[in-house]
Amino acid sequence: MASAEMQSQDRVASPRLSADRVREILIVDDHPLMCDALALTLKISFGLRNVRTARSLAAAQEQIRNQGAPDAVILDLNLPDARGAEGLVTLRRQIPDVPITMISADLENAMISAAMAAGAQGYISKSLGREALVDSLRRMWEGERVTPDSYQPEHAGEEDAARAELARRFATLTPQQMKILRLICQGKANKEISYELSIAEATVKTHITAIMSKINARRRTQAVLLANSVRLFEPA
Amino acid sequence: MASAEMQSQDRVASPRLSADRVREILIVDDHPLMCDALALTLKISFGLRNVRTARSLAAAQEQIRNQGAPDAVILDLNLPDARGAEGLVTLRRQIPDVPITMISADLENAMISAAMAAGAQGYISKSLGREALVDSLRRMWEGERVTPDSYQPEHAGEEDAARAELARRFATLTPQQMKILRLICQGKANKEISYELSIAEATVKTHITAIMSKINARRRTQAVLLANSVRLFEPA
DNA sequence: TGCGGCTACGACTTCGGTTGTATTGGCCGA
DNA sequence: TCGGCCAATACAACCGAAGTCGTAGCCGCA
Repeated sequence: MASAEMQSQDRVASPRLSADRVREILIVDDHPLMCDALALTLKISFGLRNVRTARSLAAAQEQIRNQGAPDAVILDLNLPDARGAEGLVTLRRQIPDVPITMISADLENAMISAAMAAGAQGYISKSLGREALVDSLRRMWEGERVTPDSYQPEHAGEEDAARAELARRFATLTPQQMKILRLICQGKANKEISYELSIAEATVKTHITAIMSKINARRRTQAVLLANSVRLFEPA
Repeated sequence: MASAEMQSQDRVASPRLSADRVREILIVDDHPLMCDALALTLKISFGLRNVRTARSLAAAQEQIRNQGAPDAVILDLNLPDARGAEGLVTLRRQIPDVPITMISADLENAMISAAMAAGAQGYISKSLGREALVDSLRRMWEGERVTPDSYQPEHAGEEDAARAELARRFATLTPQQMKILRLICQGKANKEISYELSIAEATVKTHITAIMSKINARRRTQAVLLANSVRLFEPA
């Protein structure tokens, strides 16, 4: 676990933003414990007195209507009433000028780029330590767009693309090959498969070789894992 | 959001257990903020002085070796070095008589039943409020097995009994066997495994034979499927 | 008629799994 | 404290299963 787990993205000139001007913040998270922990950390580290919290997107919106806009928002990515980037988009419509930091346990590349594309000021992991967290927030409130170290913007969607490519490869399997793969994914041996399909074991092996070459696997266990990764055959 | 989100499962007679006897607990979670929040809550609500924390399964194990066993454990389901039920199984080997509470944001039915089958004292959601959390823990420490309201063990008929039995079998795996099984479930060949663990391929094979005899599998692909069926190792 | 994809088979090589055995370290009772 | 014992780990030799390669029949189509 590194101490400063954040990388600088780009330092935009944002005259309106400054960590000093952040006096009141709003935390939107449905985990009460996490809310408390965040609030406490912020109070101590930034000397903030006004830390507001909300348990849902709807509650946050109403609170902003009633009590006015905060100087910054920390928004959980997985709220009961707004999973994903939806909550971010909604909130930004209401308070376009307030920096919104996304927070989540999820470090998937696709998720981060979606959030950043939707206008988040930054994205921090729930597994960050106190110091790194505080540092990241400070930088965000000074106008920097901050993403986790692990985030590779250029590879965004790459794993998704790989998944799609994999699915395409599975689509090239012939009917017989598909039958055989299904049986493989049930843990059957070649001999059993040959019996069920009434063909020679040698033939089964040939098909398996073809299958594995198509989906780029070397061992049959890998074939099983790949098939499961695209949910080729759903549970028995 | 209900206030008391827990349901009673069954009140087992457990003379050794009593909430009063819980004086020292260990929290295993890789989210520092969550750790703090939990620790603080417990200190306040139970008047506990000794709340130990660990950031990973390995750290927890070492701490237990060095400082002895705590009276109770709260274990995150998604640790960097042990996703899924694996961590629970491993810890229970080390401290079989200490009640272990699983905690996770994930409320999937299958996940919960996997954890309970693997011998957890209870399962609580990270989105629980303080009161409900404290109440649930107290009941667990008195011997009750507590699961979230949303959990429906109903389709936990025979199929779940089989699952529980399976989980118990996985729990008998030795550390080395567990390592090897994890690598098998990543699609690795025996030779690769032997290299990674710096042992002879022959040894790997011996362990595999032992593993398969314990979980009642004949082929390694079946071992992978069985491990996945109890969510022993969660996806990377 | 010839070409390419699907299916089928056998011979050969490599890998996976079984069995038998040795070594170590912890635990328990004499 | 010392054997004795068991569990865990380690290795090699053997054999059956898995996977590779070369080949062939059978379509449908140009």
